[in-house]
Amino acid sequence: MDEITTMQAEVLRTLASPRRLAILHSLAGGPCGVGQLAVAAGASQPNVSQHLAVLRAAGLVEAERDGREVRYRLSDPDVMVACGIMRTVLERRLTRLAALSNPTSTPTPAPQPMTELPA
Amino acid sequence: MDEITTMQAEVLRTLASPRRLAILHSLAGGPCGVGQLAVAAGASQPNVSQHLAVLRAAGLVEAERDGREVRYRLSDPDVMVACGIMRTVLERRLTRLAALSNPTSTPTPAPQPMTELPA
DNA sequence: GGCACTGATGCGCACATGCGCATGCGACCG
DNA sequence: CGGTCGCATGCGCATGTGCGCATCAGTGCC
Repeated sequence: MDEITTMQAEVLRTLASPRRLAILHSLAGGPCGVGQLAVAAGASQPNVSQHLAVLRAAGLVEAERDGREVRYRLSDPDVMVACGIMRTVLERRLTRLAALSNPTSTPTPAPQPMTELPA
Repeated sequence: MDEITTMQAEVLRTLASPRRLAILHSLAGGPCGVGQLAVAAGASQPNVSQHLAVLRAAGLVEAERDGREVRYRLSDPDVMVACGIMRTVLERRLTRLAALSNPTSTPTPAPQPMTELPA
């Protein structure tokens, strides 16, 4: 059982929440304050704040005061790349299931698996 | 809150376990029986069996009887690609932390971020 | 058929997690 | 300096999870 494996599990556990994924997805569109994130995620402000604390503890986001707001931003976009790959896998799985239940409609809808990752 | 986001969170939650990651890592080296996986993961057989059930429920592995053994295999290698990216991110983070605490030793050890994903 | 082996399942406990809710803390404004 | 806004924190509850342990189920061998 590797040391990195433990860290990886911790990061994955941090990511394993629809709310946190939504927050990160919003954050992928640029830095943002807590209130807007709460609106975008459809959750209460304290809830989002707690999730952000968790994400921050895991090193996935970073915070910085800007006036009376606190602007959060992704600390490592490559994590979102990995999430994108998983998303692609899931979409492919859904497509395959749909094709199994209804073979006439979607033969090969060209998934476009986003091959490159940024520097 | 997307539908895929929920599925993604579920998959991530399934991955968010050092034991399961170790099992998947072993499985990445080829199909395997439960006993060997248990030895490789350093866990008991019932424990590994339960984890395999969880992984199977999440669609990450598939099982097939072969004689009196049950051979498990990865059902989608791309998931491991995503895990590899996260691993790379974590290694880079560790490297950066090490460089911060001891700048003389590891300047730029060429991380090799595995840019392509298989078809 | 009996037996050994491989894997799966049920059970119970300790523990962590997510959420709502109320509240505390810091920063701008008038 | 009081008010208000933006965010963080503490608390309590319900829920989920991982693990060990014992046990059950399927398969092949003699």
